[in-house]
Amino acid sequence: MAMRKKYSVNQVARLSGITVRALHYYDQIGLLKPAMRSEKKYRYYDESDLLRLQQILFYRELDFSLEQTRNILDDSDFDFVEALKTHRQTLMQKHKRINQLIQTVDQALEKIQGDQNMALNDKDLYQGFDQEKIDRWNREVDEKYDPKKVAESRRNVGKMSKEHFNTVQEQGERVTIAIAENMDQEASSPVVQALIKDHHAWIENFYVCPAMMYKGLGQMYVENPEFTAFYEKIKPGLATFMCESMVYYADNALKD
Amino acid sequence: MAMRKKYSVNQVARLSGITVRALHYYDQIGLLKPAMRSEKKYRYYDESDLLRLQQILFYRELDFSLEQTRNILDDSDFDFVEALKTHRQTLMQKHKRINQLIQTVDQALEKIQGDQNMALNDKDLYQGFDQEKIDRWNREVDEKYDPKKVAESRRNVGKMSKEHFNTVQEQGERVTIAIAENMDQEASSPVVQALIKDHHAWIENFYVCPAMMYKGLGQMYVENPEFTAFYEKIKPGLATFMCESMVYYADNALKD
DNA sequence: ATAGGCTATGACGTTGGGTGAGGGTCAAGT
DNA sequence: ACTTGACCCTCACCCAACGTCATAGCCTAT
Repeated sequence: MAMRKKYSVNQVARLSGITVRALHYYDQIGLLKPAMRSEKKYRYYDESDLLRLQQILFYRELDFSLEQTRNILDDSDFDFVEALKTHRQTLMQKHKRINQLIQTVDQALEKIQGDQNMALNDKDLYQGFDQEKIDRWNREVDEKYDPKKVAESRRNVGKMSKEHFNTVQEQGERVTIAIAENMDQEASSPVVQALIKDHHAWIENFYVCPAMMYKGLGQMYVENPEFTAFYEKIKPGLATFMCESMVYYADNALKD
Repeated sequence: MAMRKKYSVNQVARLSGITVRALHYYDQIGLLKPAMRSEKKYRYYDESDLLRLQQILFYRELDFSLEQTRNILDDSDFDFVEALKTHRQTLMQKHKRINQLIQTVDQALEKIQGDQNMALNDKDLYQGFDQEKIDRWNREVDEKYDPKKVAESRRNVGKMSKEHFNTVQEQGERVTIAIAENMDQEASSPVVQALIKDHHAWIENFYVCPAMMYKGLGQMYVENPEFTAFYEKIKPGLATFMCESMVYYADNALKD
């Protein structure tokens, strides 16, 4: 009987490109146990181990977890095709999500870099808002907020061109009024949700506002008296209604 | 002097959509420390904390690590635009990689599902290979390898149509010979690397073979006498040359 | 015999929290 | 005043997939 070829950890590591530690770990979790152990506990792998390792590496390459891999390899009844298909779906979702993230980043960059030709001052910026509230807000900001953050947000906001801002402001008013006019509908109705989408887009003129943040904003509409007052003044119940609609919208967006 | 609004952990959690534990954690790592602590160690957040949390959530949404986020928020000199740009690059790389993974999965599915009309038998499959070696290989497989795995790989290989296999076999020969004819070039030269790319594609007709696995295969060409003999017979030094070229190719592919 | 290169196990670190355990606090209702 | 229930605190261990020592044993060559 011929001697089987034996491979030490180091040899297997060099062959496969993974580390010795990884081999130890795979052994430990029962994913790849060496065919043999010397009396001094040295691990020795044979060709069938190498074959299995190739398969492990294949699944690892595809971002399967080690446990999934073990299930696939150890269970002969495991539906390989089905596993690949669901895995494909997961990958597609990730793909989509990353795509969205890139778009969000792009929007952020655009907003920061574009429209720098004509900076705004505070008066322009808050034009149309209740003056007393603005003063109070500014005072609070000056007194309480970290100077760094104030400078930063002022920088960002100050970089919008005046013209852009005016039309933007109009848009916001139109959207808000349209929402108020549709308060008889369900918050989840297509009409309202479409308007909320516009509202979200409008908000993003000021700062980048991913779904999660938008949800938080919606909740602030009812929790924060300043906001509540602003919207209640337009129409009673509008603050609550907007909150509800925004949260619904954000949750849907987050589900993907 | 007016009392500042205070928010308990629970309130902040509900407002922001993250868990209380996460807030504890953010406190612990110094990412978001509450404005105030009661004498009983209760955390109380104020509006500026909420503002910071919104920013944190924004960066989290974009898959920044918490440490990166902290750096961005705490360092006023931090180049925000630059950070976004590099982050965009990272996202693009991930995007690309996931795309590749999806393609690999698709290839695997295609290979498993397609071409089932005409299955091959062993003779067809190994046609053109040295018969003695085949017998030995089969014996070894039968004796030593896990029946599960044997069944699986046989299933996979058996599903290629005969016609497909014939042309595939020709392709493989052409590529191998072309590589042998270019052994005077560097393994890293464009010519050789292009051929290796063909070779990789050819290999993938038999089994899905991501870069890491391809590298392993390349190393097997010099470590495993069966392989070495096969290639040395075509041209002395070819085994080593192919190994070198394949490893170089795989390493480049792995770098992305 | 000694140096070097290999091997083993064990334990702790990483990220971003989850999930309790065990105990203190607060506000409302009775 | 007391109880109840909801809230708060701080440990402290858990996940994946290893990396990184530390400490000690093994093997081989000169």
